[in-house]
Amino acid sequence: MELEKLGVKETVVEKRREEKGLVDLPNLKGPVVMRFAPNPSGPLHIGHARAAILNQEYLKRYGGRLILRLEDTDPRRVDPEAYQMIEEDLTWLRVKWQERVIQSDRIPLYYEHAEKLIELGAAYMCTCEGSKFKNLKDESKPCPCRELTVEKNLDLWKKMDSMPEGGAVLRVKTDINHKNPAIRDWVAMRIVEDEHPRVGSKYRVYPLMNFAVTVDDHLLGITHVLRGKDHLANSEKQEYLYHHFGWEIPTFIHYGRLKMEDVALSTSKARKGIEEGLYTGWDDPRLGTIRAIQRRGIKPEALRELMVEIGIKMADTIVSWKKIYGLNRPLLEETSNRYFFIPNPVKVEIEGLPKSVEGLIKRPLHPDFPERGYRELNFEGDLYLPADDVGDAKKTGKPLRLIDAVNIKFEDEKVQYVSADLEYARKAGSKIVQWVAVSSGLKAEIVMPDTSILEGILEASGIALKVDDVVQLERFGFTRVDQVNGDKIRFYFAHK
RNA sequence: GCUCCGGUAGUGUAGUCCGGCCAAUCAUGUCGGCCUUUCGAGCCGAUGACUCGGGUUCGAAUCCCGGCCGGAGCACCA
Repeated sequence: MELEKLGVKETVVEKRREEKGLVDLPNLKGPVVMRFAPNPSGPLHIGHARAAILNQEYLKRYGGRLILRLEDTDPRRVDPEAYQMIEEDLTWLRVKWQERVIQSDRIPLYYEHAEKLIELGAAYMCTCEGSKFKNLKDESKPCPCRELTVEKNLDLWKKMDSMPEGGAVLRVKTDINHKNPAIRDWVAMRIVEDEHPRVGSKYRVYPLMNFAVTVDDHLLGITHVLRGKDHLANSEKQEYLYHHFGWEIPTFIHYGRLKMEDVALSTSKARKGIEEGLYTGWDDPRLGTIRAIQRRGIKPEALRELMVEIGIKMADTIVSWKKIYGLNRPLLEETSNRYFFIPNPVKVEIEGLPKSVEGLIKRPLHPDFPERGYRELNFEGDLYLPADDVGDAKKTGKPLRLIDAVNIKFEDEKVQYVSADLEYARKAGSKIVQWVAVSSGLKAEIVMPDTSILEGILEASGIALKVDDVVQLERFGFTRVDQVNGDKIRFYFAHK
């Protein structure tokens, strides 16, 4: 210790470079089979993206199959458009699945297993009122139906289809003394009279999530289940069913809740907001949907990196937009060509501008990749400049440097040409600002993340832009082209 | 209220299972400098954390107990 203080400096020990990324899955025995199982009640949001991406990342590592399973066993919570939207969102996320199953196609399968379960004496038809059962259950008391014979249960089961909604449910026997009341004798099947958007009124008896999920996970040979920790109790419920059937239990992995700063993630809240006109649609930039994020110019790779970094730990996570921007910026930086955009434009007329400096000025589409070519800007005495920069110049009295052009100054309500010399501007500590000629600018507007709209003028060469291009408006930020209407362009702001 | 889960810098993460190599990793953010005719990129630097209190131990981010804080579930939604 004393010797160390004498300054015997060790050469830097080479740090072990641990494999950065996801922790290994437990219980691996060869290839894995996983599933992504959303409820088709709307498009995917960032929370879904986590499950989808992590599943896919693990498959990439271990090999195996990903099954997309649409969980539409509640006719009341199905949006017929969601089936399509979910696939679109997954495709955008670059998540591929090898097989797709839709639970409403598999109802007879659930019936078969329900019947088998009754025969095993592991489930019973319960005709108690919900509130009555809850009271009994909360006191660890069985309801009378629990004692029914297999024959009687089978008989009621056969009749269930003709009973009124709420008339009976099929319950899975668990442990009536389980310390968590939620686990006690949960419901496997119920009656729903509503028409199902996909299968119509073909069925009146529908499985509940825990039952359908367990049957499917087994039948589909799922080895590892990734789910949020809000399903912790469900996993425990499902284990009873695995035991009843004598099935092997897949490995359940629960991850923590994911929240986005300033975003309400819930599909139902978003839907309500859309219906009330609060949001413009599923891709409203204030929402946490995949399509909203996409519209804001965020790349799927950024989300992928985010999800891999967050991983599968059980602690909750709050993701900030800055975090996403930080991951997205390097992705956009290389691919985004540069353009001049004047937010809140102020028209100025430069006096004393020599004819010799007017004309076309070439500026690279990307400063680091000159081979990509150049855009041409028409420079003249009548210009649009950003209001902020003009105001600043007037306040400080410092000259302004117009990028790749000239120096000007503001004096007594007039704008004077000073020089073309860059060194002059450097010495004067001038701001170096973008500009667009009055005679050639395009109208543009930028939709900000809070949906406010910023009007401005874009340089003429922006006419070549197409929807979905992401560009950097110099000194302003990265934006995605959302609409091109004639000579007016609408952008969505991504980030600085 | 009951049951369960979690708590490392502003944020996200590594380390926690098998205590010492952790005066704690990496990234991002923030701030400063250099560079650049973008406020982008790049380069350099700085800042900043083990929720608290006990206990076990020669030694605790790591094990045990309790508090505090946060989250989830709790009738036929997924």
